[in-house]
Order: sequence, then C-alpha cells, then structure tokens
Amino acid sequence: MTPNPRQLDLLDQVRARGSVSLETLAASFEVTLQTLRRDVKLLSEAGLLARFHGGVRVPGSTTENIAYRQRQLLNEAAKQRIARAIALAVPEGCSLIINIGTTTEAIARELLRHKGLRVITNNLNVAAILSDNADCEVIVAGGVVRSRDRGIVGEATVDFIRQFKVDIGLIGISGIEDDGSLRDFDYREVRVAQTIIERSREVWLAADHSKFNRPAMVEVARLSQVGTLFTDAPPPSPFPALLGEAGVACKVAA
Amino acid sequence: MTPNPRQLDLLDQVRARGSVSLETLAASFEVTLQTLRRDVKLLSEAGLLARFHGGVRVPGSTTENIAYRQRQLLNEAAKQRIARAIALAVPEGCSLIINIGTTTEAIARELLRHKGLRVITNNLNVAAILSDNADCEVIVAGGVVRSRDRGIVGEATVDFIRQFKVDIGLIGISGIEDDGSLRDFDYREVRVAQTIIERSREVWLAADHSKFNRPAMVEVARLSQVGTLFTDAPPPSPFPALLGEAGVACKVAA
DNA sequence: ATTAAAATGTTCGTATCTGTTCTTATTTGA
DNA sequence: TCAAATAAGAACAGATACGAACATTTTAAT
Repeated sequence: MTPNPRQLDLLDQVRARGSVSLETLAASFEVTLQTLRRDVKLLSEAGLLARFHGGVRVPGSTTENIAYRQRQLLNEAAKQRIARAIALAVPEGCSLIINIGTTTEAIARELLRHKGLRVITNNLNVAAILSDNADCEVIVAGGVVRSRDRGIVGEATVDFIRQFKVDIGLIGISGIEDDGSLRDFDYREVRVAQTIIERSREVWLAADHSKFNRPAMVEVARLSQVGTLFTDAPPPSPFPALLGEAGVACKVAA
Repeated sequence: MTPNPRQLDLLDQVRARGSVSLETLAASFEVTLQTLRRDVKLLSEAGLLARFHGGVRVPGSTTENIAYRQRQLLNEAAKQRIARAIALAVPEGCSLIINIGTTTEAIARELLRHKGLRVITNNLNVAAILSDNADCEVIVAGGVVRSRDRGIVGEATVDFIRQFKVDIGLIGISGIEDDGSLRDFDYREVRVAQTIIERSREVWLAADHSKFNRPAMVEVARLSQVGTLFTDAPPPSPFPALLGEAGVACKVAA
C-alpha cells in the first residue's frame, strides 16, 4: 500500500490530536465522508489507525487488548465445554505444557482445582491464572512478551522449553486445513508450539468448530503428530477420515 | 467491537481513582446512565473493569492473594511517590531489570508512558503491566512462579537473567539494617536479586521509610553495591552516615 | 485526442448508537 | 423479615454513521 499525501496528512492529524471525528477530517480535507472512509479503511486495515463509530484514533495496546478480550468471548461456551472435557481427562499429579490461545486460558481456569500438577507455559495469563492454585507448580518460560495476548515467544522461549519433557502437551491453534496441517499466524509462536510437541510424550489439541478449514499462514504440525483432538462439534468432512488415517482420537464435548 | 474515546477515558478514570460510581461517570461524560451502563457492560465483559452495585473498579481476581493485595495498599502513597521519582530519573530508551515487590509494581505503572524501554523482570505483574506499553520490549525471566506474589524464582531464573547486562537494575527489598546490609525473606528471591545487581551497570534501590531497621533473614547485598537509594522520607540515624560512607546517592521523593 | 484506470461524489438500504420508558433486581434501614 | 429506595436491564424509537453500488470526474499513458 502506498498512501497518498492526504492519507499521510490524515495520520499526522490523528497523531497530533489523539482522536478525531470523520466529520472533522472530511471538512479539513474538503472531501466527502465517503472518500474519507475509504482512506480510513485502508489505514486502519494497515494497522496505522484504530477506528470507532464516528471517528478514528491512534492505535494503542489498549485497543489491541480489547480486541483480544473480545476474541476471548467468541465461542466462549464452546471453549469452556472443550476446556472442561480436557480438565476431566487430565490426571492429577501429571506434568503439562500449555501454549498461547484463548482456549488454553479457559483450560487453565478449569484446572484450578486439580492437585499436584506441574505446568509449564509461555502464556502470562495462564501463569497468572494457575498461580492461584496453591497446589500447582507453575513454571513460566522466559522470553519476549507479546503485548497483544501476553504470549511469550522467541528463541529464548524455545530454548527454555527444550529443558523439559512432560506427560501432556496442550496446544491450541488458529486453523486446521483439509490437507491435515495445523496452522497458525505468528511464526515465532509456531516455533514454540513445535518445541512443545517435541517435548511432550502425548499431544492434545484443543480446537473449537470454527477452526476447521480456517486458513492460516504458517504450518505448525501435521495431524499425525497429535494424540487426541478435543472439540465441541463433530468435525465436518473430510476431517473424520483424516483423523482416522492419522490415528488421532477425537473427543467431542457435549 | 472497537472502543470509542469515551470508553478509553472511562478506563483511565477508573484506573486513576480505583473505583467510581456510575452516576459520577455519567455526569462526567454527559451521557445517560443507560449509555454508560452499556459501556461498562462491554468493558467488564472484556475483563478490563470489575463492576459492583452502583459503580465500577479496577479488575482484580477475587481469588488473588489478599494478604499481598493488602500489603500493596500499605504505604501506597509513599510507594507511588518513590515510583514517580524513579520514573522521572529513568531515561527514555534504556534497559532495565526490575525485580519482585509492591514498590516495583508501582514503578512499572509509572513507566507506562516511557518510550523505547527494554525491561527484563522476574515479576509476572510487572510484565503484565508493562505489556500494555506498546513501545516497551518486555522480557520475562523463566522459572517457577511463586503464588504468593507472582514472582518468578529459582535456579532457572538466575540462569536466564545472567544472559543479560543492562543499564539500570531496579530492586526493592524487605529491610535495610544498620550494619549496611540489605535483606529479604526468601533465599531464592535473594539469589535472583544478587544476579540482578551483578548484571546491572548501575543499581537503584527503592525502599520506603518502613524498610529502615526492619529485620529480615537473608542478606541480599551491601549498601556499597547500590548506586542510588530512592525513598520517601529522610532516613533515620545512623543511615545518613552509612549511605555517605558507602557512596550511595539518596533521593527523597517529596 | 483517446482510452483505460483510478479516484471521488451521490444515493440509499442497513447497522449502530443514544435516550426514554418501563419492569425487574438488589440494597438498605426499620 | 418486609418495604422503600435505588440500581440494573430490556425494549423501543429516533438520529446518526456505515458501506455498497453506481455515476462522475480526474489522471496517466499511448
């Protein structure tokens, strides 16, 4: 994208004033609202502006944070059902690695009453939630904190996790494609997820129904590396066949 | 959903004042209560606010360690003054290590508007607070999470921190004794604090007046290892002399 | 000069936001 | 415990903002 002078001016104005109404901007550039909306659409899709009903604002982590919290609410009931099913299947006293994701945070909440767990995570929220469980040893991986979702990623994180070997690796992902690949958006998080898979005797995948056929850029792993898939609705075709071939057990939470 | 400026303002007001009634907020924004309730509903569902009958307050997990929260309120004004003084002294764009403690959390809050910081911490709360600053690289040390205060301690933490060397090490402690020793209660945290001192070009100590002559078990360091002491009231005798001997600058926050 | 492509303006159906009114919960004091 | 007072929430209506489709103008290249 190459912004034109007006769009650059627009960014300046917004940055100078924090937030501006579209009306004001349209008047200041002497264009119609519709034209201005097109500019705003481009700039906000590029992440240079955050928009709200009636105007725009400089993007900030508060807004990103809210976006994440909203995502957390998406399919909340489904996530909680999956989380509960997983918590039921996790035996007391075992060791786990839990990665980034809104579903895995729900799992952490369901694990608050388990006894004698040892949990390793690269998710600050999971660590904070589980630190309330006095009978759970929480180990947080070191590394750079991503402000969007408070995930910890990077080379240092991978090295840290490599020190361990646990009973169960719990991973959440962005999408499962019909070629049997598990995918995510951020390659740094993918590196972490791969390490988790490598260091777990058993891999459990948490994915609600919206994840099937959802495209995402980077390949995390193949379905065949997964032991059990926890989901909230029977997977659509051709996934049942794929799961069968790959030897993945599938548990659908009622 | 994308939050509008009023909703962000609302968050600021609540964060600044701890808790506010809906009436007050509605009056301050000149909207009806109903509109305000809609904002509050969204923000609290996103976990950014906690509401009670008649108003809202900053969120905090109810299962959270209450003793620790109470300690956090202890000498709160003093801590905030110290925190502000330290934040003023921290130059933009520098690298820091921040350790465990309620004072250091206050410092983190005061650093939210700094630009270009690189912060390493073994405190989950500090990491969570600073991850809201989009212009700050937060690195969290790996290790075992202590549920009492969400501090990260242990051998792995020490090893992790040893990788770095930063401009300023910010440490808070439990007590300063009149033999010139800095002391704390948990030897594991002491090991971390010692490593921080070792890996910092300059050491700043944050300690409110209650810390002078307060006994604690484990020796962290000697006063002579400290560059600057930030406190809220002139230290009692014999500390002025001790500080002078040890070559420690002392800044009293008004 | 001609033409294609891009940018802008116009119109209109849809979605979102806000205030009003009324009913249902919750708190508080007797 | 009950009743009055206050807060919360649901439902509706009016105002405003949004986005899509199409028409028009401007720009750029041949």
